[in-house]
Amino acid sequence: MARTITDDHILEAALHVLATKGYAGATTREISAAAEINEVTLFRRFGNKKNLLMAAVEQEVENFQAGKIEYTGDLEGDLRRIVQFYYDLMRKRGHVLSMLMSEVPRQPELAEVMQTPMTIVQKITRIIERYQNEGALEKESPVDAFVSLVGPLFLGGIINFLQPQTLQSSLEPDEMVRRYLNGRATK
Amino acid sequence: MARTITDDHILEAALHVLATKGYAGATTREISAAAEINEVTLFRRFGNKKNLLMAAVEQEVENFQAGKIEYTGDLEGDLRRIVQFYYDLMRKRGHVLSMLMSEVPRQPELAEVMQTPMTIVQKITRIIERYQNEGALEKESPVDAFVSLVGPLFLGGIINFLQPQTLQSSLEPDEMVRRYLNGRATK
DNA sequence: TTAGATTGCAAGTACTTACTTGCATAAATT
DNA sequence: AATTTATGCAAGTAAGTACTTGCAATCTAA
Repeated sequence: MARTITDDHILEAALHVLATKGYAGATTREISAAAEINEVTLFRRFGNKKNLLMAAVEQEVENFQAGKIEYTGDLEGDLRRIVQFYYDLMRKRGHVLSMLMSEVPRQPELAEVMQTPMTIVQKITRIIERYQNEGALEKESPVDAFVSLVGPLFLGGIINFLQPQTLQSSLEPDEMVRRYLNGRATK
Repeated sequence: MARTITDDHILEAALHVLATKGYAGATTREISAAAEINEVTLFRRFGNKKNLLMAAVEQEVENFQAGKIEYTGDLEGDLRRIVQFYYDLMRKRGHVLSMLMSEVPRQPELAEVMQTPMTIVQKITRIIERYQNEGALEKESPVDAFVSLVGPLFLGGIINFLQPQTLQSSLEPDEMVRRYLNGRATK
């Protein structure tokens, strides 16, 4: 018979368990339960746990597409699109992102997979550098300029995750760009 | 005989293994090896793995002391001390911090321990709020103002950890405060 | 020096994990 | 209708885990 269970279905379940339980905590038993299939099917399809998890992460990372991000000459608009990209990413895949960032050092094979997201970072730093060279942005390390732009989103996401009650971050892309360019001191 | 092995010595080893391998990966065998003691000693002292790891984290978190941080009326100076505090924290305990942030959701008992660091955050947001009310800082959610101030340090630390070769963040507290207040647009 | 407490060592228990094997069943292809 | 192929189920293996127990060696305080 042809396959009645799609790889996508399995990988989706695997990624979900991986994001919530971490690499070590993502047991094949739990993944099979989440996908509502037999545990043996996982091994027949993917061979071993490592292959399965890597396939799940690879598929997910492919979707981190920063299509709209490029140099247009409109500094504020470009920055807004960059921030909006990471804003959406944190909303939709925040738990995957933070899982990746904490697991990569322990799971060397994940490092390869991270190259795709890192390509996006490099692309953005090049855009920032161009605006610096034009004189629209103050000169500084482009990597520093990048983490200054989107770093708040990451910490905000983590804090919201840790303390859903009292402390809540509610950053808005437009405001972020405005303050990134003009600062917070009253004039 | 009195103890020849101090609790401190054990907790130090436990924290190191915990920070590098994560909660699940921090096996009692590995901790005992790192402390160069017998595995049984761990259980005789701390009862079980959970108690041991919690004690290690608690002791570490006690040291997150933000003594110098308070309202002085000097906005730039206060911001500098806040940034410097997290700058040092990332340098010295960055791996512990990122381990904590990723493990807390999975290990509910860690949530209690996180209250100490969160107290510091609350203290800082109150200082920021006061400067906002004075009119020295633009009004915005104090939590957002906080994550905007120190968020770049966290993302920078993570990126440096993930990609030690190409992309490197080298933020400096003084510059961070300057740009936090005045922005990056050329005037 | 003696007595009590602390440690190391060897062995073992109960549990979980990744992964395998054999067989029966069900579904799609031919 | 017959054959191929994917799946479920039951059972089992080997390894690692947290944790326990008993005993002998060792060190400190008295």
